Amino acid sequence: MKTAIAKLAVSAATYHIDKPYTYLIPDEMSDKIEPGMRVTVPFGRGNRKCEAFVLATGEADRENELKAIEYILDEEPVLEMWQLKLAMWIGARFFCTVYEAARAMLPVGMWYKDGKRNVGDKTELFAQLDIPGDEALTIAGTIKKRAPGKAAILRLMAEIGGAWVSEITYFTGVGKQSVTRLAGDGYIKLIRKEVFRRPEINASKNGKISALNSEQQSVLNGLIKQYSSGATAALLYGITGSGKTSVYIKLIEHVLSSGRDAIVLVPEISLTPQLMSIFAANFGDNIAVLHSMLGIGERYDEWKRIKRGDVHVVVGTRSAVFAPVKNLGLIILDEEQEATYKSESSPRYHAREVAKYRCAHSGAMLLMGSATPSVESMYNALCGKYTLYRLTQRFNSASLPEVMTVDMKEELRSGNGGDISRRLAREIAMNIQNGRQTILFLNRRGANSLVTCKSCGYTFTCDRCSVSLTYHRANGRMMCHYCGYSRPAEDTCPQCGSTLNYLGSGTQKVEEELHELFPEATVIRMDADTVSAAKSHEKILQEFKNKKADILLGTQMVTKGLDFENVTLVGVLSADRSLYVNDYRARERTFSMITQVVGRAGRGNKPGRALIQTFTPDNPVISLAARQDYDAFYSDEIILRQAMHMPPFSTLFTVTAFGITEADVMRACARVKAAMAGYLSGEDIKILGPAPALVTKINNRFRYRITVLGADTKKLRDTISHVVKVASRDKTCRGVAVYADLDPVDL
DNA sequence: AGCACGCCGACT
DNA sequence: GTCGGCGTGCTC
Repeated sequence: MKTAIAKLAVSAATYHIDKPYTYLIPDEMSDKIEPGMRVTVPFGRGNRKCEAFVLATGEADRENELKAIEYILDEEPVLEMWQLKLAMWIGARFFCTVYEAARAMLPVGMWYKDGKRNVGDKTELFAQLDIPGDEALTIAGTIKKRAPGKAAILRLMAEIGGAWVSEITYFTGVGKQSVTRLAGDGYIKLIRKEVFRRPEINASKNGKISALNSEQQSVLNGLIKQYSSGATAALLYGITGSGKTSVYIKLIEHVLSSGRDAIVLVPEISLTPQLMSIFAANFGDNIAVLHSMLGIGERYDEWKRIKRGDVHVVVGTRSAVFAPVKNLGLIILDEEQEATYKSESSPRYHAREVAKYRCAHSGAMLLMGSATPSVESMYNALCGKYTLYRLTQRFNSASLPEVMTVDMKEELRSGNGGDISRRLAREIAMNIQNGRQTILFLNRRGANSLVTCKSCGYTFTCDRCSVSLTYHRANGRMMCHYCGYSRPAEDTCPQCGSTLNYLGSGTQKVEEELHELFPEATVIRMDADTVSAAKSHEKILQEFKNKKADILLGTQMVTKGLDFENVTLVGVLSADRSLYVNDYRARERTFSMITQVVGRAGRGNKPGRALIQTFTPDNPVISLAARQDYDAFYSDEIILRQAMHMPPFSTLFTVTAFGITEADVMRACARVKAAMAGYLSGEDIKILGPAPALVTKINNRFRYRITVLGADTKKLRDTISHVVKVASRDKTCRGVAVYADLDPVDL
């Protein structure tokens, strides 16, 4: 006797017990249930009710005592076959459960459908004429005197046939009850129809892309040729202001004309309002947007429009890589080096990796674009894994800004202990006098944990890892976050003997300094504090654009996509602060940040200037960023990476343990390391740590971490997965949770 | 992680 | 005697 069974990805299954669970399909469900639907099932000893995705259905010999599926939650599959397969791939690659991965592919709105927080489909009344149009006009004539309102509605309906009730009342000025009465008369009928909530995008008026310059055109020709010849990946390296967006738009137009769909991924939608409006101007209603600033209902509706095939271009942040377009032809990953493409909570996927997977499986093209490509992507391009395209000319032949560096050690020696050098102050004053605007970028990455000598620029580094040590107030020591090396903190600089500086400055402090220096000038501050309060990011920028202020002072937010004609001066404060954090990507990130912010100056026809303030002007990363010399930066960096066995010459995995008791957490890490070393003895693999994670204590829980560097083999991934599973069963480290990650952004 | 089962001490 | 402490093991 055969019975119908289903393989499920169950929500209650944690990582270490995750696998497809087999459940019985009750007879009455057997013709309804399909892979990709969600169901509820009893799970565990207590048979607690939980959700699950149907991965597959089938038949089996009467299995011994299987539990049965309780309810089916969907009328039709919410995930397609390729998405279920992708979920399994993500589970294996990014160390999470299949359920977690599958869940990430659906808009949040899907999860509250039959709870109190019902999102569901938004419906409204739609009115349709139920009699011939000319008859309606006749009736309108006869009732005109008695019921002018009803007559007006009939005339409108005769003209257009059908309309939303809300539209009818709006255009005729007649109350809703007249519409219902007409329905009662039998002249019109009312239908409950689904409406779509659409997020607003302001299409920019001059955003329509017309002609490309010759360089852009030849890049486009190459991309089109590559697109036509089949699936592959390409890297578009175009300096700031070279017009990558124009190339994207033209390429998407080509993809659409070939009958396929495109997904455009951007690092953060709020940082790229200008890009968004250009897309809206070029594709109008044919785009859907997916990002975190949308309401739940909006997100859900955009997702449905995509799923139905109503739109063929999707623009969105990280999770938009899962957008269920019908016939994928192209994924564009703009600013591909950005850390926001990596998810920092489970499922810890990288949008670039998922995009690669999707493209490879649907014969689509992956185009990564950047002014400062990540070292691993450029490496892949130079090895021939991606085709490399370059845009070297600034649009409208605008010249790159003239860049100067100011040595802040000198500044300090000559008595200026502030954050604004006298040179920068002079430049700002001149700019204000000329009615021009200034952007000041305060680099806050790395914050205050870095120990530097203000007079000689000395920083403490780890001899074994060549990364900087960070100061830990908890134990008064400086520690390396890769290998765990530590030494006591010192008061004086070992190089020059002067007092060490353990603190940095914030935007508020700089703002005060600016007010003292330029009492007349208006300053707009843009950081997490000012943006989250009442004023949105966009509003602040709009104010600045309308020349309501002389100076825009901000953090990371000011580095992206701003395009203001009147900005002719950019100042980078504390350029090196992000350089000496203990992360192998610190140099790359600092270079990218400085290059981008410097590119903000002189975007119009007025020439721009940029001034970089640094304590270590001789650091090649600073001087190369000042020269905007990516190629030189890359060739330096790739040598370093190779010497340190860092990516792309190896793959970096981490295993993190966290819990209340520090000793238990450290013990768990030590056991993980020992187990791993046992399994992998003889392999060419480096296991570092245990070392404190970047943010060592969150919510009173200590976090320690093992770092593994090696070739990305199945054996290594399986071993990591295995040790994580074993560790979470370990009775000697109760209260300690363990998870693994692939190349996390913040160590 | 969450839940039941079971084997110990404290208490009506 | 029995109520409840948490240590142990399993999850279709």
